[in-house]
Amino acid sequence: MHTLNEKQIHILHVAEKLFGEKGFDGTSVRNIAKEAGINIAMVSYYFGSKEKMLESLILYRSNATKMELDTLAHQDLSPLEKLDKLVELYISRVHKNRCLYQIVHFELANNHRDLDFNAFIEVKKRNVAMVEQIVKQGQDAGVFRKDVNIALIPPTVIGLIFQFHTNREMYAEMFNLKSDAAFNHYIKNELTAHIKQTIKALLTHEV
Amino acid sequence: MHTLNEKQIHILHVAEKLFGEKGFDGTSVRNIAKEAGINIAMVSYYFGSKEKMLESLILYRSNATKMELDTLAHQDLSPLEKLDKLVELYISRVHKNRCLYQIVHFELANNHRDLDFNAFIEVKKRNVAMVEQIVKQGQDAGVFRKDVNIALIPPTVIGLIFQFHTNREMYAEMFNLKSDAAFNHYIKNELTAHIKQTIKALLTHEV
DNA sequence: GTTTAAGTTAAACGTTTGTTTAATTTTTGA
DNA sequence: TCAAAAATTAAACAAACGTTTAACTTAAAC
Repeated sequence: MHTLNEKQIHILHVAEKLFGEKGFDGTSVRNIAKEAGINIAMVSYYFGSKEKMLESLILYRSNATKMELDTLAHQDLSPLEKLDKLVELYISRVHKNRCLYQIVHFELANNHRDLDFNAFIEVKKRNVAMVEQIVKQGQDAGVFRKDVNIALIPPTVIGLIFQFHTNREMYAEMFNLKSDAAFNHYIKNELTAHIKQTIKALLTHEV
Repeated sequence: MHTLNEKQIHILHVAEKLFGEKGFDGTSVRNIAKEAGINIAMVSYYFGSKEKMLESLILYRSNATKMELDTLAHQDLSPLEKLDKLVELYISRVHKNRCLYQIVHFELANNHRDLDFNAFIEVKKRNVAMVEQIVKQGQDAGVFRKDVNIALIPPTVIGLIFQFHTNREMYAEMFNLKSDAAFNHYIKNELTAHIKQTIKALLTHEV
């Protein structure tokens, strides 16, 4: 995909929101056009088709996340500090891009459409590689245990964040989080703390 | 919903498979009818509508899971043994019902359709209540730590299992799991062990 | 200022969607 | 055995789908 102009990005943002809310099949080109204030023909004109528009969206978001990961990778921190930072990055990324994740995870699970997810999967792999590098650093330094399945740490973290967002209504009730602010506050504090605690316990067996 | 006859259950099984594969909006009543070998009018005749059919499916599966949980609850085991058994139950349930979970989680995240998820949410709440009871038992016995957010343990477990299934293709490549058998074997051993290890580390800080 | 390209539009295209109808067959109960 | 109920069918319904067309307007280039 070539570089996107402002109007294309605006359309992608609208599409992302609607896809996340109602799914790819549940969102019509007319929905997107109306919400974005454009003519329905513009989708085909700019992106070729509805499916190719989704591919453009995946590429657009994946590139942004890849850059965020790279900046973190070059920071000078201890292994545990770096893992904590990574957890915070995961949480903010899932929160910011939860619409896209919702779409992609759904489409990934049902690979019946032949969409190009490579950009997204590359980011996931970079995630895993980065955690592996950090943990091995900690193991070499003698602060981390060695009998841990490192590759399963990222999905442990991301999985929980996802469960929390997916079952938002239930947890909002359970923890008495009535407003958006209260919900986000819980994520930023309790949920983040729990994840960091879990990782630390798994890797060090001490708090 | 009244009791279901054999034909209704057959239709639900077909619908579950297709919904899980292609999503609710991605599956047409004609798809279901063809795959189930029935006339399209039978869906409306038996269930009222496509949406009500999904509600019947949710109720049908939720009741089965509820019963499984109840049998486990009454077994005489130590707190840690019970948690291990619960992890195994989660893993088998998600594996067996992954199509339904796929549908429900997607529809839960996008509450734009007014579906009745109560049966499903009740099971989730029972999950949490059960874990809370077990952990408190262990805390009273002095084997479990007390500074743990118990309610976040079930979504930690279920979230990971889900991530693993959703990103199946990536993990199959990463762990070199070419066949279905190899993939299932990895879940039954490595993944299960990792989850048990994580929970034990979080609650006891020793292995 | 004129020509070429890019952007934008309303309308129409053929399919497919979920649901309903009315006719017909099968099963049930007395 | 026969009438009532349940099950099943093909056909039709209006509505919505993604995409394309051809006419039109705006912007860019020389």
